[in-house]
Amino acid sequence: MSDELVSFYKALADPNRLKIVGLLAGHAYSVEELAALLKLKPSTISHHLAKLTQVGLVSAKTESYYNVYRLEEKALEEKTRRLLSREDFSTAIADVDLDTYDRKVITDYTRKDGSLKTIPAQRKKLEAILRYVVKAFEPGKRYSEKKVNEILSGYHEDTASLRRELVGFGLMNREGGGGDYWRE
Amino acid sequence: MSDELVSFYKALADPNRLKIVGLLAGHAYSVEELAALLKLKPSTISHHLAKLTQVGLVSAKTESYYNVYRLEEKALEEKTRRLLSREDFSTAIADVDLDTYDRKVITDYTRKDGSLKTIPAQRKKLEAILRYVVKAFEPGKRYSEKKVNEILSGYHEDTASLRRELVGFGLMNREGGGGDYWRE
DNA sequence: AATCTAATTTGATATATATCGAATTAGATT
DNA sequence: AATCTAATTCGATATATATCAAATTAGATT
Repeated sequence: MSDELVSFYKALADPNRLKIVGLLAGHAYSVEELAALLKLKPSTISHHLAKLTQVGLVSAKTESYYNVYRLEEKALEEKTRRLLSREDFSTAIADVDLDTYDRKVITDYTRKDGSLKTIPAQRKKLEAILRYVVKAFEPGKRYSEKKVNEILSGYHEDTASLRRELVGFGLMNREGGGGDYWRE
Repeated sequence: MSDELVSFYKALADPNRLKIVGLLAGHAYSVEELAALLKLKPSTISHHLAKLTQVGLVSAKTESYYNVYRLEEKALEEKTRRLLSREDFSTAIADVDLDTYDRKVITDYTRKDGSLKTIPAQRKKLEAILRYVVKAFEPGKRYSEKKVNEILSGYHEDTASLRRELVGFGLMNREGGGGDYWRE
């Protein structure tokens, strides 16, 4: 859930809430005092304090008539420390499918039978297509050039280009002159 | 200006922008790739990248057809470090007038001539009024009880209460039994 | 020069939210 | 118990902004 992380930043993404945090860093204040200091209505201050409370940045203590809020120093420190270590950003991409780009390119360039409509001219797209084509070869196994061409012909008639690019991008290897090909 | 600080948090206060930062922490991506990964339109990605660029979190480099964005590691680190040290929060309250609360209470409780309509019953308000009244005394100078009453009578007829509260809150001092009063 | 392609900008729209005033609630004081 | 006070909640409104589609721009390739 990166929701928690987003909420944390949202809580601080408002000038008046930043001022509240800054004031509470000095000492505790009641809602009424904060309202006077920031020239806002108590209901608005309540709204802001609710958001800050939600992410654990402040907490309230009832004191006679007043609700006195104070800064949760340790929570603030722990959050900023995690920010610094950057571990939070990795959790943010937990649900991102990293193969989406390749898949989109493959959809654009292949027919229902899996063969290529054309060979992409652009580097990034060509790379995505080659990563797709190379899966037809078994890792570690050695193939003769003739066998390579036979397999590639299932994708596109220009087998020479495909073969050359596969080697050029390091997806396939070739031994010496005229030797076998293999995928690592 | 806390505007810069607010912008920084706003830049991170969106789930998709957090994902972009997380992805760029891995390696650089083009707008098109990010659009495919996050399943958003390129124009939306541009919008987000503009915000991130504005606060210096990412930067772009044109590469053939593509605009490749990368994370500005040092900027991120410097910002989070300042955040941790908390110096930014003090700057956020630079333009907050810390006496606003007292002034509000004073306006509510005084007449045009500066005298008190009533003596506040609530602690916080009483304190604000006493801070106001005590200014009538010169710091360091010693006053007899009679002189103190004379000065306080300009504020309220119940000079005994005012005198007692001033001492109670530590705003005035009294020496021994029946001695002089002074403000530090 | 002419043409492509990705990126950006612009305009429109829908959602989120900061603010206030009014009504309500929770607690304390009398 | 009755009353008072600060805080919160609710309803309404105005502003901000995330998103997309369409138009434009900037660069590279031919």
